[in-house]
Amino acid sequence: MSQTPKKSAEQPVPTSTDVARLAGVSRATVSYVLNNTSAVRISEPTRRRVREAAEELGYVPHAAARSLRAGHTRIVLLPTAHIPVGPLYGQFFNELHWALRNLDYTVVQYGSLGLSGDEAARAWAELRPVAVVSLGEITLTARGVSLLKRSGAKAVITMGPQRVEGAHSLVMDQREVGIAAARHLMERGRRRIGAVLPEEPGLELFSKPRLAGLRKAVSGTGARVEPLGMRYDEESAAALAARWRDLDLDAVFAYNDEYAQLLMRALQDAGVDVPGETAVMGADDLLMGKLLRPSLSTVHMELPPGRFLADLVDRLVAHPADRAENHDLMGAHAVPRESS
Amino acid sequence: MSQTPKKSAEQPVPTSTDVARLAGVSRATVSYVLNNTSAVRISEPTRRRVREAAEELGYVPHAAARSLRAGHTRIVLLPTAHIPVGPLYGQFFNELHWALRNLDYTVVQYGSLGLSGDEAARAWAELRPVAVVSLGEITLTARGVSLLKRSGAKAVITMGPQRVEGAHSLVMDQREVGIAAARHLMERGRRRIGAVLPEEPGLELFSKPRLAGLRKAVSGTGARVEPLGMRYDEESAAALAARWRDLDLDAVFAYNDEYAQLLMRALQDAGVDVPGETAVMGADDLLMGKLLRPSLSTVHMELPPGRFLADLVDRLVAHPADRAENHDLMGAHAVPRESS
DNA sequence: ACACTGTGATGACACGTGTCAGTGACGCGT
DNA sequence: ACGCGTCACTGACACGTGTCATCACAGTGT
Repeated sequence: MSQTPKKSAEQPVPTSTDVARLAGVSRATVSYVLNNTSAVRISEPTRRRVREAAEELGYVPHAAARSLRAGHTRIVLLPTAHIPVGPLYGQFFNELHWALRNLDYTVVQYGSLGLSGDEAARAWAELRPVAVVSLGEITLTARGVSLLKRSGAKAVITMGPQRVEGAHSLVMDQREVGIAAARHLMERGRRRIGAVLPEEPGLELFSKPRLAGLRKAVSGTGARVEPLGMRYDEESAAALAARWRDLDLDAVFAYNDEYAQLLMRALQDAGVDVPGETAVMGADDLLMGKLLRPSLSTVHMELPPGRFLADLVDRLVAHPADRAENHDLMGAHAVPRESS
Repeated sequence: MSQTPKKSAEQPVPTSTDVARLAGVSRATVSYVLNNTSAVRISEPTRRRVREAAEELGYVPHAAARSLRAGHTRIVLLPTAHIPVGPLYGQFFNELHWALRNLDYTVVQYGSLGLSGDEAARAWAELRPVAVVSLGEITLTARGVSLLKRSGAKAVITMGPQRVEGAHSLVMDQREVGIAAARHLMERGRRRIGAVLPEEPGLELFSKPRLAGLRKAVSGTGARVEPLGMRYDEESAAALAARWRDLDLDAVFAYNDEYAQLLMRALQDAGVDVPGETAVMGADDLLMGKLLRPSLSTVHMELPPGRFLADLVDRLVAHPADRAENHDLMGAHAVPRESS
């Protein structure tokens, strides 16, 4: 049995040494040619020979070896929410990914498996990312930020309810959503406000501060807030609607537009008039809300465009001298429609 | 000015050499202790000293160096769709991430920036991922798969319209969606079927095969299919609805549930009776569809649970001997509701 | 006194790359 | 013939880790 001539059968990918041997030059030359190093001058014929050899062998550089030698990476670490995040954040995430890739970063999703704070930071630091963009799922401490920076991170950005010492924090207080909702409902004369809390695990991160915002806005006004558990399925919504009249409420803030749609349908099916008997309010300002009848009042959040955040990363990587400036970006305002 | 005693001020993170020096042992011992290598026996006091030294210095291993030495990684590469993928796939993606992280893989999102086929494969191979799960955005060739495998990938999985030589392919033919929709509409007696094609860039990957499915199903039956461009915003939907009667259609397959909702609302606002005058059909079987009035007929796709796919990856990584078996998983069937 | 055994730890190499200092060849002016 | 500068290229080191073969040493049996 003769070996098949297919050279690419089972062999591992070649290294730059193999390329050098085939081209009849040194490995250093290969490196210079393939990286277009401008400080060293290589003759055109040699360049061609190297390129052809690399092509023929199917050479692929080894990213780990490269960044080990270089001492830094182009990795941006993006802790993955292990929560059923809504469409608004989903889109934001996608946009951020795409923008970072356009800037030639490698995006790594790294869920923190129940680790907390400093443990997570240590796990993240193993990859020596050049930047970390944390979305508040994990509350980084100043020590965690310091560790990441010492491990080579030029930019540590957090988006969350409070700012983090040493990091560039985009403060995005979900309580503002609740506050905007409550204020709007009270302006419309509602005083007995239900607050839907999703029973799906993981969403407390958003739902609890939103509830707190409601409470804060009504405190001292005589209005009251009533927490209501609900899952994102029809049965749960129907069950809640069935006991609606007993609850004696004239408004409900339904966590987000999706829960609002679900609950509003259940209420209508149960004969509860919206908005006559009960006002319904969502959050996230999805297009969908405009299509419902009645159209859905909601709270719009000022999320920065993913491109903006990607540019921020890029700027911080280029000029890490910048002292951690903190932007309080995330405003929230009510968008009144027919359902309230 | 004396230096601050805060040792963690500006210093880079220590290496295992530093830990060894502080603990008064060799670097080899440090490696053995911190990796719990069972083949070598280290006394308990030494173990403690090493662990304490590592803790005190805040030692963090260098992932790149580690995997360079080890010759393999735990990276699963997941090419990012740079397209506004619908909520169904979004959820699937999240689930897959989470499941892979639970199996201790590092998930890397790597958008292919307009690269095609083999170019993308080469870019991916630089990371030496242990597995690649491609969702059909890029059509891998047999050569690309071979390159990835030679670079150390134990598992290459594709989800797409056709199977890929050498890869473990989950065939998911979007045409089936169109076929199921058309059959259902024809059963209900509709013969003049509109087909909404999103004008957003990138969605052709899904919309074109779905259209092809429609055409295939109606061919020879005397029914006809009419492509209709539309964007995902109210103006575009209203414009389409305004000229609806001129189109002389008695049914429309609206690409997916979201476009269907948008179009159905526009049709109703324009005075077109649904389903009396025109049947409307979506796809993806979102919960939302049940909540509309009339409730939305749709096409349900049998996506495998993310956990299933993660387990498949894990199995292939453990036993790469398995010959690439190809599953044709993705069935599609109509879910009749009131709108058709 | 000597061989043997098991324990606990170590020196040295390899992984694949980027880059600095250095080297030989060659042309040119004196 | 000699010095000098430029060009094109190379040898060797470093990055941080895992692991194999080896070694010092104490304990034990003859």
